[in-house]
Amino acid sequence: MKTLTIGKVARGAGVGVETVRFYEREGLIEKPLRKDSGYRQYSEETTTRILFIRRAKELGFTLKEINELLSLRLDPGKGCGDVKIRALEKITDLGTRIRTLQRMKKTLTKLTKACDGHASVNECPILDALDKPVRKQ
Amino acid sequence: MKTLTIGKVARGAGVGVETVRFYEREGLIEKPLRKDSGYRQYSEETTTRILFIRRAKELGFTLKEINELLSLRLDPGKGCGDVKIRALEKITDLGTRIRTLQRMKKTLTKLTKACDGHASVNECPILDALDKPVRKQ
DNA sequence: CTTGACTCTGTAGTATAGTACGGAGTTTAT
DNA sequence: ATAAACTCCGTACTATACTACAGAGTCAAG
Repeated sequence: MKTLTIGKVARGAGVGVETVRFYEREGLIEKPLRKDSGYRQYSEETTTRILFIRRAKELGFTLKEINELLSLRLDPGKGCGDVKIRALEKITDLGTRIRTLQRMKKTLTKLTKACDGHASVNECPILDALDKPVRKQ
Repeated sequence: MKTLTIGKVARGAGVGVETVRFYEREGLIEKPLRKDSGYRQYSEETTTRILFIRRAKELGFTLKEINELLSLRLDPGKGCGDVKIRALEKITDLGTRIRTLQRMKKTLTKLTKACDGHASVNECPILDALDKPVRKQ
């Protein structure tokens, strides 16, 4: 079976070599076999694993959460209920974050509408609003 | 004029003493006068300033951006056009972040709907999707 | 056989926004 | 006067996710 150097794995997964080593330190990928020289020897699987990590990151999971997701896979007798639970929790989390950002955006939009951009900074409605409590929506 | 100790300012603004010192180091609040003992002496203004910072943070500005916002105030002859520009940029930024999170949420929602939560982890649609490229929406 | 590209380790730095701590000195209330 | 509470400084640590670097060794192509 052909083995890959760390550089090839990194290129294959579209990350830097340092990132691969970082993922190893963090326990996200297995510690690979080594050649006599100490060079890491990877299988193609490692590239797949790193791509998994990147995709999970794109869905909003943190590395810690991804690590847990990967652990769940280790017991093949297990059902994927836990995976679904984590996905649902992440959906809730994303919803919360979206609403927070939407609230910010709404407030800021209102403030910019009140500001013609020509007043002195002394009476800028945006800066003024920051000097007083932000109205709760 | 009555002066405040760092603890009073911190309590007044609802932050920790360490945060006040941190803001000073970061240049977000002025270096205060000192008593002979070295104790910092603040005016009420500092509390107001810290509340400004917290509110701006609630609107999504980073400390760096808040620092810039505060600098804009320094020149009273200046108009608030720059403030408005920064607010509009932040609105755009918030919009981008909201859309990113919404895309994540949508994908994850689709995946959880495909998952009954009872299959083996080997054939979990969620984990499977992470092993293959995520479909672009 | 040489040269350039690659890899090794360990440590440190980046950005963001604080939080904690030790050991000393100061202030305030009783 | 004494104890509790507060403040000082500098450094280090938290979390997240990398990124960079030095100095040494290794590998592959020509």
